[in-house]
Amino acid sequence: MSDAAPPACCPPSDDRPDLRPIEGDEADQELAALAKAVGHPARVQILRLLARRASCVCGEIVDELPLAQSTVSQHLKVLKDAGLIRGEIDGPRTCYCIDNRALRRLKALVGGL
Amino acid sequence: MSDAAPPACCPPSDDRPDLRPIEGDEADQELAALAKAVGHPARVQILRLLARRASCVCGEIVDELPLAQSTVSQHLKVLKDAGLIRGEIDGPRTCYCIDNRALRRLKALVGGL
DNA sequence: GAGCTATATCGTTAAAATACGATGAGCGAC
DNA sequence: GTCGCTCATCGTATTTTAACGATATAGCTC
Repeated sequence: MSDAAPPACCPPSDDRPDLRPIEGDEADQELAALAKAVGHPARVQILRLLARRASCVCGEIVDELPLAQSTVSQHLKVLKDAGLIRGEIDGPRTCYCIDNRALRRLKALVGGL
Repeated sequence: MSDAAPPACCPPSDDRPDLRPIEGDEADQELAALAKAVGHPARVQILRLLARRASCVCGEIVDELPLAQSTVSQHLKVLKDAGLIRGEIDGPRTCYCIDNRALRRLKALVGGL
């Protein structure tokens, strides 16, 4: 149909309120895990890239970073395992986007320090 | 003089506005470094401890954590190297406190994601 | 001074992170 | 079907982190 169908891979951000506590043992673990995922320049760059292009990009990330494809893939996996991004297979490529719920959670946890 | 002189080790928080940019290459590096420092449960706990007792505690941190003294000292060093806390020698012990300027910076950087 | 306390640093070990190239799996085009 | 493209995973080497006990340093108290 359309010549440039938007992948529409990234579901709308989840706006349900997050009721989890912002302190305590579990929150500590969570904050540490999220912060650890952000704790690498390449991953910060990836997050910024994904934030800028609201829609998801895929291997374009590789072009933007001075790293090998496999390394970028690893960083994407770290971010995905932490829940900060989500990936959806879109035909031959994969489309990543920020998980706004997790990002909000991170902001809340850091804000609570 | 006084019998319980407050250590007064932690200087008042620096309230000057932070004019550094919140995005860009340097900000990325900075955010990654700060996040990396926060990216361990023990260090999150330490930050929380220091935040709760506005005044600085010292080796009490060791008592609160299930880690050896030398390990705690290492974590304190990581936080200090990242600029998130400051340590001041107070007689025979060392007094740590949160560097509010750095913490504010971290919050700003995370908020900018 | 000697002795005690509190903390930092050293040396070591084990585990995890980072990076890469090579390989494999999935999908579209032909 | 085969080819080509995109991406994930594997295998590996190097570096860094994390933990500990042991040791050194610095400052009180006597």
